[in-house]
Amino acid sequence: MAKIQSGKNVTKKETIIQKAAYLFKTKGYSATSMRELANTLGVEAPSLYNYIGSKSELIQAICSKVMSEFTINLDAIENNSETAISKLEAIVRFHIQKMLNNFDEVFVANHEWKHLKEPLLSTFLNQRRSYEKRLMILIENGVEKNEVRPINPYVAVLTILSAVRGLEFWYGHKKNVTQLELENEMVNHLLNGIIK
Amino acid sequence: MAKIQSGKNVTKKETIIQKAAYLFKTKGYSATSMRELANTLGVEAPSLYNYIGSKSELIQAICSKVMSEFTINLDAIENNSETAISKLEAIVRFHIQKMLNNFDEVFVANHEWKHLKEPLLSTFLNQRRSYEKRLMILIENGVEKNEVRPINPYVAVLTILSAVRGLEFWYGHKKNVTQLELENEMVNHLLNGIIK
DNA sequence: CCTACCGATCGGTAGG
DNA sequence: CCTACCGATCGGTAGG
Repeated sequence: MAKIQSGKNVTKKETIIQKAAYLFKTKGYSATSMRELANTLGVEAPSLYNYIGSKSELIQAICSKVMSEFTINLDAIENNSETAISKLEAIVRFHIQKMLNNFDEVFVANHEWKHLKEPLLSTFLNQRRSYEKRLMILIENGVEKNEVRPINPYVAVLTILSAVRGLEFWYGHKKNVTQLELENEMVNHLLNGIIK
Repeated sequence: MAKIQSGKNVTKKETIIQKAAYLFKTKGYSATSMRELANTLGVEAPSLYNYIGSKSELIQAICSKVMSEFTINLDAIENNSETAISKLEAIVRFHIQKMLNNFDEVFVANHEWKHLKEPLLSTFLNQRRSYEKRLMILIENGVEKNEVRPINPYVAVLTILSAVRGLEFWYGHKKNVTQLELENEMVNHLLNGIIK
């Protein structure tokens, strides 16, 4: 009779979610079976249902956790930083750090959200749209205060978020660049461009 | 007895692949069943197998088509453009155009390649790495010729490709910006930055 | 192009 | 935490 291992301060449910994030990232949500998840944890599939309600609940937990972490960070940055550029820089750095430190979960939230069931799918998309909207306002403020060139705020937000998200290709790469250098390079590129 | 509709110059197999690209984009490869694909085309599932060999063949066709189109374009740009910056600009514009004009296929190649079977998975990943490598060399040349600030070529390639790929969020959006304006904004952002 | 059907696998439940 | 098992659905084949 095997048992699900879980460290201190981590419930078995959280352990299951963690493993699920890894598998969803690697194989995709639909291609990951509950049997495979169970075997990875060293138990039989039905045993999982003592801790969780359904497969769908797993991706739901992952997506809403990631979303709330980004939102909470944005709350803090909006209040603490001074210039629009310094706020943008702080946001880019947070995205990079989150991407590298919580890779599986962020990846799954980015790629597999479409498998959320209503009404959670709508909630997720609304939160994401609201997050983008707040970034747009931040850029608009920068333009007004003459810190930022007169650009289309939506295109700029899209460009920045997408570039940062692209670190999923970086992850696992041979690193002749430290995380700090990576942050600096990317912040620099997105804010200053590359033309000499 | 229904029939698969296909226009002139388009085989039924191509029609099937097109619809498959739409469904794979919308629901993901694993969550798309051959029955659903068949019904979308107005036939029963077994009828598809008169034109294709397997479900796997569909995603294979999509991914390899997209990959070869990008490679062919890069061949042309490497030979025709002059400065490193003008080459980069042409590449960014091509990516944007491809993304907007062949959205389903490009999206699927970007998101669902992991469901390719070996040895095609390896082939795909090798081609992608080779494409990135060529872009890195292009940037390195730009640095040498003093056109481009001394940046890490890989981070720059990652930033540019990821930003452009993020147009998948743009697609279908209400467009108070034309495609040309979008191209110009994004090229400008990625090459010149946003700081005034 | 269809009907009929295959073995495999899915998410999940019953009951202990 | 397990065994035993459910109905549903999967990709694909046989045969016409």
